[in-house]
Amino acid sequence: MVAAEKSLRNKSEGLDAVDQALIALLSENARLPTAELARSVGLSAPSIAERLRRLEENGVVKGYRVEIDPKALGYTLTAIVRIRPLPGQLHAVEKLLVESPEVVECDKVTGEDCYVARYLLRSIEELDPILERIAQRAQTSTSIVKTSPVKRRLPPTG
Amino acid sequence: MVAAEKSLRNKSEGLDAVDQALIALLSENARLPTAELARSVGLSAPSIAERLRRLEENGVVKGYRVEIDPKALGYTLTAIVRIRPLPGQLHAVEKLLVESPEVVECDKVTGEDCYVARYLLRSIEELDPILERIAQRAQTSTSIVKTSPVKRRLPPTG
DNA sequence: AATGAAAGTGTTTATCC
DNA sequence: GGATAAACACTTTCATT
Repeated sequence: MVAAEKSLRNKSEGLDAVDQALIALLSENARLPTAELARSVGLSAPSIAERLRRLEENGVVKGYRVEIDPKALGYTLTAIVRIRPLPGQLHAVEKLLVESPEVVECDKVTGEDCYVARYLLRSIEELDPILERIAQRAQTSTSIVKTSPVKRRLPPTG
Repeated sequence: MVAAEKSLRNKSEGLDAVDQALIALLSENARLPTAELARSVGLSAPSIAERLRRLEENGVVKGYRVEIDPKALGYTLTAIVRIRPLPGQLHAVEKLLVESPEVVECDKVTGEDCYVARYLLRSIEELDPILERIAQRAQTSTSIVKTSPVKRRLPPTG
């Protein structure tokens, strides 16, 4: 069975209660030992190791990431910039976004604004030079993040 | 020394090369054993354990998360919705967003659009009922994500 | 799919530099 | 901050159900 079919099977059947519990636990702390996960859900360590292996193989689990606090690195400001490239500038704009390390996320979307980019900045003074640079190739519309009522969270696993 | 001062000290001094390497490794695979991290950077396991403990205590490392592929759970579509609450509806709108499990991220921003929310959907048919619900309390502007030229990545740690 | 047991690793703590 | 060593804990493999 190829990966696509396995993934499809998961979509229709969904995850069982144990897999959902494992994902919930790993979403809190992805470094929890398999042995501790096993105790939490009442199964043996080898069976949990095998379940994790399958979740990874299926593509449900894409990996395990460290979460860094941007503030602790001096990035005190987040900006969401909508970007509408000028005629003929689409590829140059995308290249600029991809190559800017302060862009931590960028989606290409439908509608008049072609890109939505999330910037991390150390101060408000950094914003203007960044926008000036883009202005050569695109129109922009910038919003500063004041708070985040919903921080990155998982979609329902059920 | 309180946490805020420690964090401040980090901001000015930055992270040393070993801490940067550890973060880079854990960003690829947050479940790597301390012993393997130690071998990668050429230090002993206890010294790496101590460094991780300090990075966590400083607030640089906020935690370790499992990354789930929404597609594998049937969420085939991502929408970015900008939301401008009607007069007097701000709190009700925010409550609606926070309590909607399909909203996986939401920022409150400056400008005319008060909120920017990221929705995961199983199909395009799910979009209209969601927007109809919000329409009672806010004006919305919706973009469908076609591709993501920059997937979530860390800011520069240097 | 899951288990228990055993062998191989990894983690933690204490002590020293 | 970092190293080593010993005690303890975890992971992996395999035979079994």
